[in-house]
Parts: sequence; C-alpha cells; structure tokens
Amino acid sequence: MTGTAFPETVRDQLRARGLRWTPQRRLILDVITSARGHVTGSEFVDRCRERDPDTTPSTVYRTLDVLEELGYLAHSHAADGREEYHVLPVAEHAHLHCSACGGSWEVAADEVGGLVGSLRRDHGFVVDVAHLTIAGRCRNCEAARA
Amino acid sequence: MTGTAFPETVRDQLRARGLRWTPQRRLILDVITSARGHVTGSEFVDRCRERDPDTTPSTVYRTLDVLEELGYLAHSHAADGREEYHVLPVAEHAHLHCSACGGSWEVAADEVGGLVGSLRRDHGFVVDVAHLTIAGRCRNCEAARA
DNA sequence: CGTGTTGTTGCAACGACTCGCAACACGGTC
DNA sequence: GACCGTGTTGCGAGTCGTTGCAACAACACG
Ligand SMILES: [Mn+2]
Ligand SMILES: [Mn+2]
Ligand SMILES: [Zn+2]
Ligand SMILES: [Zn+2]
Repeated sequence: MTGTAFPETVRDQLRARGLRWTPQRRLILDVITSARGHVTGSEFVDRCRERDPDTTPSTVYRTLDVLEELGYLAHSHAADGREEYHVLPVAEHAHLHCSACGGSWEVAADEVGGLVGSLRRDHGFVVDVAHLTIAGRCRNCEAARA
Repeated sequence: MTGTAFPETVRDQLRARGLRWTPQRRLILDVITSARGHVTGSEFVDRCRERDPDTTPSTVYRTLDVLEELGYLAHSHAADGREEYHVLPVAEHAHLHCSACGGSWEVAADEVGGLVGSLRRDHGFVVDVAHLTIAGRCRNCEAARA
C-alpha cells in the first residue's frame, strides 16, 4: 500500500479549512512536486506558464502564500530582496548568499541555534530561521580579493 | 577651527576617484545629512522631491549605490524585501524585524559575533553584518499569541 | 577660457510583486 | 442535478526598484 500522493494531501487540507481545490492550484502543486531546491516567485510563474500559458502571476503568488500558511512552503529573500521558495518538509535551514559570485548555500538550523537562543533570552525575540538569509562573501570570493 | 562639512568631504572623495560632483548628488547629500535612523529608498526619493520636484528615481537609487560603495551608507532589507538605508558612521549593527507588528530593532554587531565567527570558521564565509535582517516575532507579539 | 573625455542624468521600458474589484466557480445542501 | 454562499480568479493599476541608451555636463587640460 502507498500513502496518499502529495497533491491529494494538500487538496484535503484546503477543503478541511473551507478553502477550494482549483485547476490553478492543482497546476502549481504539480510544479512544486517536480521542483528541487530553491525556486523564486517569478520562476514559479514561468514554470506554470510552460504548462498553461494562461497562468496569471497574481494567482500564483496568492497560492504560494496559502501553501506557506499551510506549512508546505517557506520563503526567504535573496540578497537583492527577491523571493525564494523552499518545498517542505525538509530540515529547517537558513541561507548564505555571496554578494560577489551570487552563490547560495544552506545552513542547518542548529548552526544558528546559538544566535536564536541569545536573541530569545536577551530580547524575547523568536527568530524565523527558514526566512533568514545571511549575505556576505564566500570562501572563494574572499580569497580572490587578495 | 571646525572640520570639513560632510557634503564637502564626500565631494572630495568622489573627485579623488574620478567621479563627479553634481547638483543632484549635492541634494541627496543634503537629505542624508538631515536624516535620522532608517530611511527606505523610496523615502529618499520623496524627500528629494520635496526640495526638487524634478528629482528622478533612477538618479537617486544610483547615487545611493555610489555612496554605499564609498562607505557612507549601508542598506539592509525589511522583512518584505524592500530596501532600508542607514547613514554612517554609526556602530555597525544588524536588524530584527517583527513580522506580526512590523516593528524593527537594532542588534549590536557583537550580539551576532558568535554566529559570524562560526560561519567564518566552519564555512570560510564572511558575514556582512550591516546587511543582516532577522525576521521573527517580538516579545509582545509572541506573548499576545497566547 | 575653449575643448574633449568620460561620468551622469533623464527617460522609457521592464521586472517583480501587490492590491481592489467584479465575474466566476467550487462544493456543500436539498 | 439545480441552487447558493463564499472563496478564487483574472485584470488593471500601482509600487518599488533596475537597466539601456542618447543627450548632457563636470572638470581636467592646454
Ligand atoms: Mn541587499
Ligand atoms: Mn519575507
Ligand atoms: Zn562568492
Ligand atoms: Zn511584534
């Protein structure tokens, strides 16, 4: 026996909350299912348009918002402020962005655990780790600066 | 005797690099001089327009870029990805943004020193602290969630 | 002071979202 | 299967920047 497929799980989750299952949402779920790693908002729009040229950006962005509220996605921002989405469930992580080469890396949640703990202790502030993007220079670019 | 005024210092810095001192840059420097705390890019455009209605956005944004390269400004991004500028020289700091109430706080550079050190040690990554924005929930909003 | 080089400006078009609103359609009900 | 209430879509307009390009002007030089 196999478990329920991902899109069907989401469908049931939506309906359980009084939300609707539509062809547009179905398409976006298919795109998510075949995605790996980070995908920007506009890349989602492009990928949806490949399968349905009538895709509207606002519908895509609104659906991504809904799916994020349901916990199926998390977004962060690249160094230029643009959105990047991550499909869940995966290990929670933050991001490193090199402003010199544009490269991007993931950082495990426990690597920023010290900071998360001290901000909570000293300021009562609860960090959203998945949204955290740290800009700077990667090892190679820093070395190349010599 | 008084030191050289801020705009004149910048003027000399620009000329020393083969860059030019223009009325538009002079105006932006005046706006910066009378600014306190965080100012977004579009707020800069608005404030310039108050003094000169002919101000063009692209000129403002390009000048802010130049001044950041010279080290007179630093920008970070609010939780929605929009730009925020800081006038320097001030103590280097990172930012906390509450995604519930929209509030914003500064975090001293040494409060994130542990993370900066471990990322450098473990990944060779050099963090740009001034660009760092940490999103989450502030003490009040976290308490109110109960 | 003209003159020429080259950095800058203004403009228009574009990219990445965001929002209000009216038409539409999902899906629970009879 | 028709009906209906409410969530959703598509659209147009708007916001916040970014970029290519031609006209312009700062300023070094003779
Ligand atoms: Mn940035
Ligand atoms: Mn965000
Ligand atoms: Zn790099
Ligand atoms: Zn708050």
